Amino acid sequence: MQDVFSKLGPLIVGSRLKRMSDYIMRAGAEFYNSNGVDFEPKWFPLYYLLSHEKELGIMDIAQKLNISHPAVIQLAKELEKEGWITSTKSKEDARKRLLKLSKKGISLLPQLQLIWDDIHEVNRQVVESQSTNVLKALEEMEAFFASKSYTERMKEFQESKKKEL
Amino acid sequence: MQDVFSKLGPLIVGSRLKRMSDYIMRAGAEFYNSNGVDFEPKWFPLYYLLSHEKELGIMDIAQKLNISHPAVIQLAKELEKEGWITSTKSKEDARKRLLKLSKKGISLLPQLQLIWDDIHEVNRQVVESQSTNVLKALEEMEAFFASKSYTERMKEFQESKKKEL
DNA sequence: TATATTTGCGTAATCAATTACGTAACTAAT
DNA sequence: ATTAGTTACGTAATTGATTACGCAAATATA
Repeated sequence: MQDVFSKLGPLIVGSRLKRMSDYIMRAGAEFYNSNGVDFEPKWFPLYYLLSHEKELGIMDIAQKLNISHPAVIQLAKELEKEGWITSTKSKEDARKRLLKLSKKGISLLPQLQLIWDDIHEVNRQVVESQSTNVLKALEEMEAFFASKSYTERMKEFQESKKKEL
Repeated sequence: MQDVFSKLGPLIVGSRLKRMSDYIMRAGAEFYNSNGVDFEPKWFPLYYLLSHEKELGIMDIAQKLNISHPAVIQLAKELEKEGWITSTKSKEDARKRLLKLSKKGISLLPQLQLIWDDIHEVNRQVVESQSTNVLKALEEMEAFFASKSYTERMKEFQESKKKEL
């Protein structure tokens, strides 16, 4: 079964991880809800970041979370609509729009903290139960292709086959 | 860093794996192309399956590939448009539409085989270089939540905290 | 100082997959 | 033989992310 990836390619991996991610998101949403909090799991990374960093521009956030800047804009739009964050134009740099938690957003923190503890515990259980860790695998893959691209590696292998003839 | 998953949640993992998957897809597309073959990486699982199984219904395929049936329909539409597969109504069951490789599709096989060898080799290199394997990690996670759901685990932890008071 | 380049942001279009829903055909039960 | 339930498929809408593009502001260069 080790071979499934190399046989079936990344399509399967991609769609399966998406489903796993959706599953956890749904469960998370349900959990926030049953605890009476209006919060969505996908908001967590941005919210959590802002709870630590007072205020940040869109691009800074995108970089820190390693997602595209339109993704940040989208999440910010939702969080702002719910009133958890606010945005202000930067005084130093008129191009920048700074995001930070609103008062309402800050007042939510303690409740979220309790919920995060539970989520964190379950996530800890997963990681502990795993002999392999998804994120570590990903990081290794990224490093692997950073050092030499997929395309290069394929070409090299093709060349080496030609030489053997 | 082991903690990134449990801290940041699956959002990050999901989007990063998607990007990795996209990266490999793009490289694959390029490679098919530079070898003069009109074939897309995302077609591989369906095409490969059909190359082994003569003919299959939509739902059978969805199940075997572990993707949704609309996804199969979409891929089939594309492959049919390119002429690599054909579809026929089943005689035994009028609800079923059976997919199979066309003659043109079969004649493509040898060329693809060569390309797959190269791709396979690079994939093998990745897997070998990894101390952890993405797919294995995924399978473990699926098993973990199959035995007891995320929601259940969270509730249990909550309960156990209450008792401690 | 004027011009060229880079940076930050926003919108639009696209992508690959999903869920939801409807219809037709088959199967089982009375 | 009807009726109820299930299965197979197709279409539409949604999701969550991306890339592409354009504008405005800041920075660097001549």
